[in-house]
Amino acid sequence: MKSFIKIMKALSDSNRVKIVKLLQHRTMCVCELQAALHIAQPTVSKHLKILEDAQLVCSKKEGLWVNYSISDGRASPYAASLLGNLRHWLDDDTEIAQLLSRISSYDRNQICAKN
Amino acid sequence: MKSFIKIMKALSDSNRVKIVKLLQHRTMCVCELQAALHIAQPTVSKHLKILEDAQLVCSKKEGLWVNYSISDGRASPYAASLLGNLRHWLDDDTEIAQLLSRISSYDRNQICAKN
DNA sequence: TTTATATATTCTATTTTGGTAATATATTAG
DNA sequence: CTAATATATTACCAAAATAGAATATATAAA
Repeated sequence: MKSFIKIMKALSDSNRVKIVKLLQHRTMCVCELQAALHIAQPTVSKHLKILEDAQLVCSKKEGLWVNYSISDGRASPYAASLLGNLRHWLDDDTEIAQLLSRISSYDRNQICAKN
Repeated sequence: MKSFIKIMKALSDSNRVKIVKLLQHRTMCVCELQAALHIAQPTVSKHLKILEDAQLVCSKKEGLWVNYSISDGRASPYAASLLGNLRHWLDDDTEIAQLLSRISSYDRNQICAKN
């Protein structure tokens, strides 16, 4: 029950759902997600921690960046099922559609200080 | 997005998940759910309102009682899908299994003042 | 080593949530 | 009508969640 509730809570916040939908299109780093969502960097990190604790997302440090991606659902059948549904759910939502249409503009090379 | 979040929030509380699992076995009234969950009557009513607002549950007043049941998923594909999954999800959870095994003892005729 | 930078953590303010007691409402019985 | 009763609503509190500013950490570059 606890892991189920953790997953449902993780997907009960619109910013976290947006993060999942974005990551289902490609791996992204914190600053890219921050640019997409227009929220403060620590807020993004906190949301990512909640999603990672729920096994919906996983991270891999690469140099100065941390790349976040959707977890393969092997850890939890609940996570796997919901992630599967979210691959198409909400695609017709105005906000989501706009976010996804602009995904190529959330580019670490344009956003972050270096490069 | 709003209706999706509402459904996820509704299923982010263990007492509400228990209510759903119980109602998937049979229609129940407030006092029966109260007996099953060991929480105060207004708390049960509040949880039921949240579930009903999310279109996961529906109610029908019959005399002094209000009978709650699982909604046919026609109103929301998100609700329909999650309710479908919950028909088998969590069946091996200790608490849920115990609740369901005792479902016949949550009987309004034994619990409520009259009859 | 020193500086710059991407991310995480801590601290704090605000809002939301889950719970109950007290009360209101609605229906039935007498 | 009045009394009893199942449920809903209100008022309130404590705990949890969300957000961001300030700060710490870790890695890369010079």
